[in-house]
Amino acid sequence: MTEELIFLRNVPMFADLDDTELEKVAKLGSRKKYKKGNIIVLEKEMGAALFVIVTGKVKVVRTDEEGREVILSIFGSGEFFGEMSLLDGLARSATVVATSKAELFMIHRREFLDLLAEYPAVAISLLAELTMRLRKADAQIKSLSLKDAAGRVANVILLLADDVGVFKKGKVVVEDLPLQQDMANMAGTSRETVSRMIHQFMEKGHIGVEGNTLTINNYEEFRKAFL
Amino acid sequence: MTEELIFLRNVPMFADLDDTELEKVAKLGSRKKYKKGNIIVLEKEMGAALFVIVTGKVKVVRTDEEGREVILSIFGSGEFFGEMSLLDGLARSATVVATSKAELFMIHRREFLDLLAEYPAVAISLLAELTMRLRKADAQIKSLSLKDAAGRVANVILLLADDVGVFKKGKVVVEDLPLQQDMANMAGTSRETVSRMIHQFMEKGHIGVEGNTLTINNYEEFRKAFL
DNA sequence: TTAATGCCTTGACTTTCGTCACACCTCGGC
DNA sequence: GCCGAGGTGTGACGAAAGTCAAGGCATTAA
Repeated sequence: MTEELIFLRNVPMFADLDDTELEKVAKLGSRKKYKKGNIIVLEKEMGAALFVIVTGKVKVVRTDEEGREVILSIFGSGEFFGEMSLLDGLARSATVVATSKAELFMIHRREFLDLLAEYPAVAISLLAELTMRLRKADAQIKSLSLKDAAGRVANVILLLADDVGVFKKGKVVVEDLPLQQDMANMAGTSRETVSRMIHQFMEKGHIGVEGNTLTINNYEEFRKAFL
Repeated sequence: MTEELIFLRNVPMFADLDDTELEKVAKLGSRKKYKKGNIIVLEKEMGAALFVIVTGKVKVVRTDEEGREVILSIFGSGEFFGEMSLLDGLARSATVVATSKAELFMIHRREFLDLLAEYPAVAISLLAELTMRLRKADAQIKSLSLKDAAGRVANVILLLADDVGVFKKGKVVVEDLPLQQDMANMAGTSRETVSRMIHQFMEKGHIGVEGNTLTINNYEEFRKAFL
């Protein structure tokens, strides 16, 4: 149980709770493990739980009739998902898939809503997080509407940099680069175009790629060139 | 003051407050008038207020360096905007312009945050509203990523129908159709393409247009054909 | 009334990018 | 070590849609 406490303490959403309160939260939820590729949440189903990622990564996707998919977000440890259905009672609007082995902490609907009512600080964190997601979504809409393929791929690379990149005097190193197909689904373009754009960026000296590690040589310059 | 009460009572965000509480809210805010085309909020500025629309319409836009714009949302009476900057303290992420004469009720940052802390019901409404906006944004991202021009324009028409359309046995009438340029900025396409698509939909018998009133002949069929 | 402005329509041309096809490379399992 | 699967690189081609250009219609301004 003390292990759960340490985990919960580092989840931004619960940052304002003290240990006694966190103990209560720990008791409300339970853990579940998923293998790479497992579906955690299925679109159109009714939502019954909020998920907080303990370890691993997940992608949130929407799929059309022909099976093409868009990746709406990628979440890693400490982040949560599944709150929307709980908040408005509507069906899940997207599917969530584990992109690596993952362990999740889940809280059921009823308990989560009680939590919100009991601890306004949690509601406020939640508001802040939703706001941030909305900002990201708006930026994404802008990119998809106004940028060409190069700009959209650059945008994805910069998002990855902001999210998981290691900054080091102007350079940014992104390890564990997603598959090109996934980057394409984030950028709203095709796999081939992602490949071509990445090579184009390399030729121009903006980035370097070794294995699945990508380095942006000059973050500011790259950003300015494409955003 | 009683007039303000009647207005506030019909704002969904304050639906759970009783009259005494609404009186307090009324005292916290003030009204301001804007002419068509006036800028209400400017991107990059710091946000100092939340706006609730009393009468009129506004569009929320983001613009790129070359002056091309994306319309992120269109809001009408009873709806609010400007909350994001207040919640996370970051600069405004979009510009808001009056698309008609408009009167707004505004509450300053401090007062609004106090309101949230004092009335959790308001925070909950706000969570529900942000959730809905996030769902819409996700749907928009899906449409921009996966649909061709026809599908994206159809999507905009359906959004307008859901928003301001009058349903009548299968048909939906949308009056006060936005300019084609604005529809293009919502659909992430060009003005000319919007024109062409609308004519294409008319030829196929999906819709009819007279002046700036558009009629969808069979809502379900139209939706099925393009979404 | 005429001029001017703003919005929509339509055609022609051009560019971008998605699709298809296929080669190549790496890695894990047998 | 070999095979197969999954992932990536690259050329050729065509379709979709952006851009440019010109004209029309309607409302407002002079």
